[in-house]
Amino acid sequence: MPASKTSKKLSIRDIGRELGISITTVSFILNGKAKEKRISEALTEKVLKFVEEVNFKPNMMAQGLRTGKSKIICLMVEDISNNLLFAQVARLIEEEAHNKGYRIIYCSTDNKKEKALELIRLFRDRSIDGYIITPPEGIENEVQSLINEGIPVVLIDRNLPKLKCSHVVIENLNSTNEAINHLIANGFKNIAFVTLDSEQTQMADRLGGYEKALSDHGLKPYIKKLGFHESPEQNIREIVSFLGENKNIDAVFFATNYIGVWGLQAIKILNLRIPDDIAVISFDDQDLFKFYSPSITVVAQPVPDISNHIIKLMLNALEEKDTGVHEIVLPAKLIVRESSSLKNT
Amino acid sequence: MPASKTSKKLSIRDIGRELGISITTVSFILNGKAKEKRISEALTEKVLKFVEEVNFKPNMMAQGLRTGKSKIICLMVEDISNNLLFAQVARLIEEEAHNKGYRIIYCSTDNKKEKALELIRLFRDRSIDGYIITPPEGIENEVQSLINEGIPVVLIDRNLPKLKCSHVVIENLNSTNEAINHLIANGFKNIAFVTLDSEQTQMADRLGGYEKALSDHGLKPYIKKLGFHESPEQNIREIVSFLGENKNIDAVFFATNYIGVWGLQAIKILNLRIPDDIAVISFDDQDLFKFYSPSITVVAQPVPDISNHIIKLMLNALEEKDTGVHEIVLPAKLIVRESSSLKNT
DNA sequence: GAAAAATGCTAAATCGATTTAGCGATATTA
DNA sequence: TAATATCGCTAAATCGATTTAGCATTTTTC
Repeated sequence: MPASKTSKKLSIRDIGRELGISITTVSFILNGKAKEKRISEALTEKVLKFVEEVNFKPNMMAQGLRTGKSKIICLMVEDISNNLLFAQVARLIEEEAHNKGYRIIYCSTDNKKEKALELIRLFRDRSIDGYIITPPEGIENEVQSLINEGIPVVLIDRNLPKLKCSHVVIENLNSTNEAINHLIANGFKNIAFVTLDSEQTQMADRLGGYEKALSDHGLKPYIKKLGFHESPEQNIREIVSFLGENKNIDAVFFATNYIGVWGLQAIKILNLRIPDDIAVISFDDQDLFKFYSPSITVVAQPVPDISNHIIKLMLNALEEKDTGVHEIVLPAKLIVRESSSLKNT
Repeated sequence: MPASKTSKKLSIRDIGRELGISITTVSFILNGKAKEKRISEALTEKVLKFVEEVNFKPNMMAQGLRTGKSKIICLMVEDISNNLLFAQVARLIEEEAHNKGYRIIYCSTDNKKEKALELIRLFRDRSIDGYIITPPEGIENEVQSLINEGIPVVLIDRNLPKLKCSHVVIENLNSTNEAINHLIANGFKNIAFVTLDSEQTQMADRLGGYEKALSDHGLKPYIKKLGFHESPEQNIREIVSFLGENKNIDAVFFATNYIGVWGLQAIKILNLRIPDDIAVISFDDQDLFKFYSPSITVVAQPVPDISNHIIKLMLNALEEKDTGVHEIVLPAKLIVRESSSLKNT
């Protein structure tokens, strides 16, 4: 096929002129209102055929100006590059959005309240039809004001409990609980939990699952909280000293994938063998955990399922098929690998 | 701060009415044309102050309709989730784009010609100001027609040599050549090259760098080409049989990061020790290679540098500061790790 | 056969900005 | 002092769609 001619862009007006009809009629037909507006079938078909022939595409700016809708969804994540989870979600929601005529812009908050507020302010009043957000703590008011304006918001990965807002999260408490119970069942007794210094729901729930398992079995907790905004090097050092100071720890749960990566480095530095010296489980699956020696047991999130729910909630809200508040909680899956195998006692 | 009042959105007309001046004046001032249009300083300041006070933001749809510019850049990559490289680029170009008032939509081609054409057709005539593309083979005509329409295009990761089009790539030939020479210098003699069945420039150049090194040293090439659209499992099987059938191979270069991951699995399946039985180098760095046992030598791309060039080229073209064709070729870096250490002869 | 209803279509207002052409008042020039 | 230039600002057209209100015809109703 040759490169298309650099003809001027067609407008609905051109279509009308060519066919000798009004732009109103063309508009009605293109918007599927032919029946409703009693346009004859003959004309309807003629117009559709012509539009197809000349490959006319309505100008989105004009449509947007008139209707107030941009057909743009904002995907606001912690960091699209830092956590494969978010890139995967981005990939999976993309196609469905395009199918429905929506485009997706992305931005990264770095999990910072200020950055998130800045971004919401940057985009609000700029005709974004809907927001998919991994909310940092403290942006409740801004999110609420989006909701107040009738703009669909879907929170993902974590929730803002003070708000009545649709969200898609996983069973953080249960899945972590299951993972810790698996360690306990395998004979580990001094189980540490390395997490972030964060009150976000997903982190709080994971900690809750850990604490429940320990108290159910009368075990002593070892909890280490890291700073999200510290450098990886600093956090690795923190894990090294934590594990170094608590030499009786025989298993450790890392509450996110990147903490898991830091943790593995710390364990390497300490020259500990997995699982003989220390058993390991991490949240979130990724290649590194699959192929590490030994392979690492993980709590894996059902990414395709999560993504489907996200985009379905968003599209239903945008098309006003279902604007209700939905709280989707999906199960996560413990994938047992070598790093948590039965302890020799 | 309380949630903002759900007041109606302000328009330039409201500003004019409030201040008792025409919308023309407001528009001139907001567009920085106050001087040029001889608006008095007093009025200019008054307007700017008021606009700031009421937090007025012009309607992008209206602006877009009038100016024909959407302030949207399309980032079209192979797969935003499959290759961390692309997610990292996405992250790094995002901020700079926002600073200049641009938003970024993304889409994934799966490296398929048809998908890419479909996406370009989906977005063209939909007011996208510029395209950043990792082009699959065979979309030359479509890209050319974008260029013909004066829409800025920056190709990344690979080039379309038939086109005069700005691009940002790395020194694939030299860097691969250096990596192979490193293997040769370390005593490896039967060096295999596992790549894709693809004519794309980056893959061709990597192969070229391999072939040059081998012919420079009079060594015999062992080349295996995999199908990009085969399943990982199938490709792993392919590598297993390839290495199995050529038992004299003592080193292998994997031409992309995901091939590297497949390759490591194949080597595990074959129960070969790295580097004693087989030395390994992969293109592209990532956690898995850093922390693998043994750690994997890689050719690392300078991602921040790449991203800076991409967004700078794009913004300069969009702002018509520099609409010329620029061919940026950046050096990649060989990071020597355990997997390619000196062969004991 | 006249009034009412249905049919098939359109004129014109509107969304909110940008931009061209130009108006009245004052200042400068000759 | 009359012609011209400058100053400071504005009216109105325009971008390309959607949508309300309504206009001729034709058909139905009684």
